[in-house]
Amino acid sequence: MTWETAEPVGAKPTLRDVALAAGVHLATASRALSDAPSRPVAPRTVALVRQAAARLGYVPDQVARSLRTHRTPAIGVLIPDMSNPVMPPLVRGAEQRLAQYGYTTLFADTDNDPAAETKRLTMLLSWRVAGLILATARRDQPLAAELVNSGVPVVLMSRKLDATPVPSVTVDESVGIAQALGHVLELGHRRIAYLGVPQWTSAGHERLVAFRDNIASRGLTLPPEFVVTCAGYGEQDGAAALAGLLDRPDRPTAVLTGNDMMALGCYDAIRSAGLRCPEDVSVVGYNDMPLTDRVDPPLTTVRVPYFDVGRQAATLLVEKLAEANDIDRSVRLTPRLVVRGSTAAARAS
Amino acid sequence: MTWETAEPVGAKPTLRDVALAAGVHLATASRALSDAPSRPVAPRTVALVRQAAARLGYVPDQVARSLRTHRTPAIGVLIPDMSNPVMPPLVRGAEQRLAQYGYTTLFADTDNDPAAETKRLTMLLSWRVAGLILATARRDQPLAAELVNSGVPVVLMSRKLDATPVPSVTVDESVGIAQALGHVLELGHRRIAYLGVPQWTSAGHERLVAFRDNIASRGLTLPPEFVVTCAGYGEQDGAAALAGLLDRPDRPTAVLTGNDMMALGCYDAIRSAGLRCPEDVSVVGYNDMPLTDRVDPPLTTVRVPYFDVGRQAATLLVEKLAEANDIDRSVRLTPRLVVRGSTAAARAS
DNA sequence: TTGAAAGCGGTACCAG
DNA sequence: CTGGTACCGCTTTCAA
Repeated sequence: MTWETAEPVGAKPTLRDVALAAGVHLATASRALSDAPSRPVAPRTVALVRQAAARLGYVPDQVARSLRTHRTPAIGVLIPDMSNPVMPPLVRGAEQRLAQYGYTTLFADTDNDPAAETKRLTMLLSWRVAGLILATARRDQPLAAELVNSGVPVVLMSRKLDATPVPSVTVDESVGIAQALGHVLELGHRRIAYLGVPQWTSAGHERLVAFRDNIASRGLTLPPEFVVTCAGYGEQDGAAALAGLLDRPDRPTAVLTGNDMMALGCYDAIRSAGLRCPEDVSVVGYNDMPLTDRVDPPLTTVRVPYFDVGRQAATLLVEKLAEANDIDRSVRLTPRLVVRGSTAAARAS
Repeated sequence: MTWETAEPVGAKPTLRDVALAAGVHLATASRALSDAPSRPVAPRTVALVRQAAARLGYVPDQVARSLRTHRTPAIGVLIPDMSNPVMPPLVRGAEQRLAQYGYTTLFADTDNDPAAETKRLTMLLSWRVAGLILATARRDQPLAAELVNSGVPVVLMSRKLDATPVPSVTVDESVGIAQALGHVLELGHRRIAYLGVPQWTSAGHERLVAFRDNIASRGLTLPPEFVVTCAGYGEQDGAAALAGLLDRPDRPTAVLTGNDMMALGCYDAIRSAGLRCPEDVSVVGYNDMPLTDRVDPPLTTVRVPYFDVGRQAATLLVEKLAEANDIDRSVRLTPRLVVRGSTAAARAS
């Protein structure tokens, strides 16, 4: 490929130029360049045109093509915040699969701001994207549902809605929680706390609910204060929440958290209380973000296959687009507990 | 905003619909909706049209608009690998600024594969993007230079070319290295090793060169083996490189690395050699990626303002686009050493 | 198998 | 200030 045309800067060769150079009609050139096998074009003509196109460095104008065909090979991807460590693999997985199918990814980071989200969405829609992948959906957000009603194919990535069934690729949080809980129970812990992330996302909510259900179904009981919903996603939120619990005489000997950052906050709270992890308090994180194996102590956590979630989300959308029918399938992947050094057997109490 | 039109799914209202609804001519509707202040339109007409547009949920078709105006408010952003921890802030910064100026970000992750890069690039070019931000440039890569010649405005993000001066936003690596080196020298270290990342990127290269220059300009000498270029960017690469050095009787007492992952690899090598960090060997990383403050020991490293680099890259490109002239300005930001626990005073030797 | 021509949804120029 | 109209680059139907 070469962009070193001798023509004036910015003057990209058009199909007309190619046709002229090949000595054929515009329409013929179009057909010759088309991949559709049903086009009746003489092989010699095809060769001629293709050659001319290559020589001129012709790149078809997707804008013109889209206008004419009403089909735009572009997918909008909405991300709440790229600095959240679970997002990069999600985006990477989605973009890779989309590109593989010839789609361009229109990327937008909403910075967790609903107003920004609306603006970005309008922008994407103005491009007449073929579909949308949303990693921004909140449980109660009507936005995604509205989009679906408007006819734009939408797939939710790593999130779901409470009320409306929108195709999604998520993770079976109950499996992750069951494994995490099973692990600390096996280690002999009985006073177990759960520090949930904020509950606007389905993932965070499902984790907390799964914890409650698991506790109940195993016939265990816990002080109600042991299940807490934090105000934010950060280390401080986890630290603050756990600090309140460590003061109690019946303090928890193990704590499960809704994400890894909060788990690291627990490390701080434990240290501040003059205790140690895992000797005094075991900690289990969630997500298995990078470097959790390097912190001190290495974090036991639930590994979530985010790259696959992204890839599957793209796959699902591409399928919907291709089959043109309303397959409202959803996909659910399975997380897996990774045991490291932040959990240990409960002391004889 | 609402997408709940009563019309058949997929039938987005067009400007003609708006004009009809407002009882004005198509061209008038266009003018009324235009932001250009020079348009002579009666205020009442504007109100009428805007109202009709809102009622119908009209979103202008960017594709049609672009075709007509030859101006596409879209910028392609090429990333080598989103799972590299320096990339998310870069992308986030760029996208935020671009959106602020009304540009849509066309995102592509090339997976560090030149073939994929070419394909993705063609895809972006077919969209007639107004400009390109490349975080993929290698020092010798003619690709970026070709692009510039072809007339597409290009800005390099966090990278530069050896031969061709392309506008870029980078970091003054010599400052980072000088600070890191100054720090360990002050701590009394004299046998200092440098483990460089692969040298295809300007950043990695400049760091290594800066180290050599700094050593020389301070009148120090080092065994030539103390400056090594690793084969990859990973922990293993750093570990392997340092392991070879720790065997020597004159083993280094401090090591600077080209990135944080390699620094963590050094931790492993030091441990394997039966030594300790920082007591026996001090380690300085580069980038200050997330959680480096949480590893054991907390990593002393050079903090690079990647979010700003991304934002400035977008700013630079937007300026080029607006001023329409060939400002070939480049921007250079300054990194800053963050001292943590992986460096300590050299022992009396 | 190829040429001719319509038209996608806007913008911008020109006339009124 | 508003209406009429050419046209951006390409695909596609219809004739030749």
